[in-house]
Amino acid sequence: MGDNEGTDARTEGYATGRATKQSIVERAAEAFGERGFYGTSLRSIAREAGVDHSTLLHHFGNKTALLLAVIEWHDTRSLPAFDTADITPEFITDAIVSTAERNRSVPGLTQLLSILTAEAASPEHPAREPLQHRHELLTVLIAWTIGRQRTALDITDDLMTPEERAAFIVATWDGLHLYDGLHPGVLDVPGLLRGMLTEAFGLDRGAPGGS
Amino acid sequence: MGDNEGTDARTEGYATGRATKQSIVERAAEAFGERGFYGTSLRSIAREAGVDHSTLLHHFGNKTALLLAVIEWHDTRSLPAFDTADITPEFITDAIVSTAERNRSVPGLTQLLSILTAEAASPEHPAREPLQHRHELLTVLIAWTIGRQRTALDITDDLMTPEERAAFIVATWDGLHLYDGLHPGVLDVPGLLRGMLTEAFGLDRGAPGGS
DNA sequence: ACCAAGTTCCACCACATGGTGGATGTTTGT
DNA sequence: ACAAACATCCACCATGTGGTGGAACTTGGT
Repeated sequence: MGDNEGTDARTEGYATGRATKQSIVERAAEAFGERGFYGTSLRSIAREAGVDHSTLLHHFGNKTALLLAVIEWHDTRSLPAFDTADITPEFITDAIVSTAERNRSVPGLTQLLSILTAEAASPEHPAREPLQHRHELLTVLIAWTIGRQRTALDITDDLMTPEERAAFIVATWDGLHLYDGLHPGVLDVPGLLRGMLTEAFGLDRGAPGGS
Repeated sequence: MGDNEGTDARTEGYATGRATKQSIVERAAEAFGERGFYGTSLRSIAREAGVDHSTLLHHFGNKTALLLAVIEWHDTRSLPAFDTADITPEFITDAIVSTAERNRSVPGLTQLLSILTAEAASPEHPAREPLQHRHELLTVLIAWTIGRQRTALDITDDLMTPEERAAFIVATWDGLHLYDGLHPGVLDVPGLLRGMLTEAFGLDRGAPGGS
């Protein structure tokens, strides 16, 4: 069974191996999301994935590599590839809001980033650099859009530069997720995000969106 | 040496014991703040406090009790006792801002709450209830103040009720701390907090403060 | 000086941890 | 059918874990 599996993608290993590898990543995301990186054991992840913990190590080498694989997987699925031409304020807003909406059905994954972000304040944390990078990417993207909208719509903001405002938005974004973990459903996270971005982008001013 | 130690406070145990107990709490706060509750071992805390780990257990009984002691200690030092009559918008603003300022010199402690808050999204986390309580206390306090200011200054806000706005502020507060851990010094956390509270309380409208 | 209360450390326990090495079975192209 | 690449598990290791029990020492009041 299965006669076209070896050629439909540039692959590594066999199909069975890739499947368990994927399964491990998903269970690891849940587990890290519940008890953090340090608090999660490889054995517990392996158990939930239905394999021996040495099988897990066979695929990922060590615990840190597994963490990095989880983060990468999370990002590729929550921040789909985009063209630089696509970057309109509406696009970014929708992307962030719909991510937040989808996250409601997979709380563990969201929590993963919260815990990791908090843990990664320690300089030695293996995920520190990737997470900083992730934040910077988002910040630059948002800041650039804010700057463009400000010149296009003649918006002035004496309090914060676009970069500061973008960083503030990212911080608030994480804060909302954090809060939602402790008090599920109290805040309308997607709605608040939309409101904040709409205001920052000046989208409530009868504005042009794209070029 | 030391002849008036037994009577200056309602005490438990001897002075030496209380001293080491205090030392343990402080080291534990740092350690939990760096690697979370699950990621920190009692032995590592004890080592940093210069005692055997069984001494630590003698004082606190178990790991969870130590965590709770740390949180309690943190709160009593960051939220000093206040009289309900003291609750003016300016007082709350100053209290929060000065806490944020002081936190800059003790990053580990701030990080402690970030990690714990993130970890406590899991229902079984021992610190979940205390942290929820902590949040609720702050939210109620802020919401009540917002509500009072709204009626006093005739402020209208169709987007959020005082409770929602207060929750949003608390979430942002935590988010700023989280962000500051990953990107130290990028954001002016105390300044942003002051700005946010000033706006929420309508303090920039030439307003009355107390009664 | 006395002694109960309290403090501290040492030795130990059962168990979990991340990681290694090798043996056995499975996939895959040929 | 075959063999190389791969996948999986089992047994094992050194080390770390939270927690217990008890012996030796301090402290503080009388």
